[in-house]
Amino acid sequence: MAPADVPDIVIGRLPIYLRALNFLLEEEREITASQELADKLGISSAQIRKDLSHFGEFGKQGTGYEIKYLREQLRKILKVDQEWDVALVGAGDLGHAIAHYGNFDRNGFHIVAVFDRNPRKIGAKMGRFQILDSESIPTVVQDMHIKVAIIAVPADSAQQVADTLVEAGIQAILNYAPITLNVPPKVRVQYIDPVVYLQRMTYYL
Amino acid sequence: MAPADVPDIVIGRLPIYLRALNFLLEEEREITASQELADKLGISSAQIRKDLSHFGEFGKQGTGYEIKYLREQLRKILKVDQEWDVALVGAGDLGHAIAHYGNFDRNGFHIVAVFDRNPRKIGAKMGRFQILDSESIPTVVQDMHIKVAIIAVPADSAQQVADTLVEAGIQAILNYAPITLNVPPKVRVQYIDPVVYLQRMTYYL
DNA sequence: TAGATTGTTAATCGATTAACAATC
DNA sequence: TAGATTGTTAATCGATTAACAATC
Repeated sequence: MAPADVPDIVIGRLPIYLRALNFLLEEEREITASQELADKLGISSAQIRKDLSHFGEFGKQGTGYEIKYLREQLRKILKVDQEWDVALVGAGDLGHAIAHYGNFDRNGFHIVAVFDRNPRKIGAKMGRFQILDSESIPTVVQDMHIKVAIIAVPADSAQQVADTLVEAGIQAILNYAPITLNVPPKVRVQYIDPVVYLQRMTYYL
Repeated sequence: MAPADVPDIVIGRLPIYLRALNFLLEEEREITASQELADKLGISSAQIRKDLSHFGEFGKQGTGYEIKYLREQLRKILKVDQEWDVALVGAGDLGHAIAHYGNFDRNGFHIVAVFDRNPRKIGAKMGRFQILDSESIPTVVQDMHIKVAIIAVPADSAQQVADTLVEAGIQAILNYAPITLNVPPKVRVQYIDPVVYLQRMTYYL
């Protein structure tokens, strides 16, 4: 189910395929084809078939893919057929938006703890969460066996927060701070810096 | 200054280099080397030199790169040595966080108009912005000659918003809605779907 | 059966890296 | 000069695509 040698770039596309399948399912579609997904996603149909072939044979010649079945397979491959507890560090505007973003829960990612180091915020409520002291990250993360964290603190404290999280056992970090983090190779990091995305477009204008 | 044939993937890395240079400048450093940037960014030094060589010769053998100079060159290449007006569509939690995110202004991206279609929000204040009716997107975008937009609406209205924006002359879209947009080839789109980023990491856990 | 679409092979295309002459 | 680092070439590596036999 999880061959060790699947390229990173292939894994990166699977969530996009999954998202498209969810969309088709909502439209109560039952069958799709690599060409249809290709048209929708702006990816070649050959690439979609090749990507999927790393994990098995999910389609039927002459017919295509049963959407429900392929979706379940992708969810298993990506390990999102289970629920994940998530720690959120940073209770500013950004942390607030993240904590209220319904798509996390809807996709099995449950924020279970929100941390901040500002004494004025610690103990206060943010939506349904009581904000915890960042000092308690190690104990809370360890006790709850949390493996996934989101960093939503300013750039100048992000590396320090990352160090604490890694030390506490976090293995995947979604980093909203505009800085490249230094972490051990076993820890995965994904970056969301909207300024970087805008700068990738202005070049072409 | 802008050779037509520079690979997309190279352009994608330039903002990361720029971010690292800004960071070094704040530490009052004056000179850096491809190897130092490589260590900081987890990219090979050869790749950094090769990427830069698409645009000119910015370093000195034996010495490295003058940080201020290289930074200015990258800003020119990416066209972020100028100010950009940005339209924001969607005044929910996410739109709120985006409108208040200081890094946009700090990097020359100025949100100048915020739109929503909810009658309860239209006319209300969100921070320093008065929320405008989405119906007015065409006129406002055209009158202000806005070229860059951010979509922060739910998935089910994102495509429609994108169509309106493109029609109004928008050429670059930063899309926070969890859906692949269908736009003409001349329009650039960048995607930020945090769920996708989380799903790219759980595979490895 | 005829038509359609998969899974897979082999070829092509493109990106990364190693290495080093040039040169500061 | 000796040491260091760039810019660039050529080789390597890896990803994408075209094409088609297999098969539903």
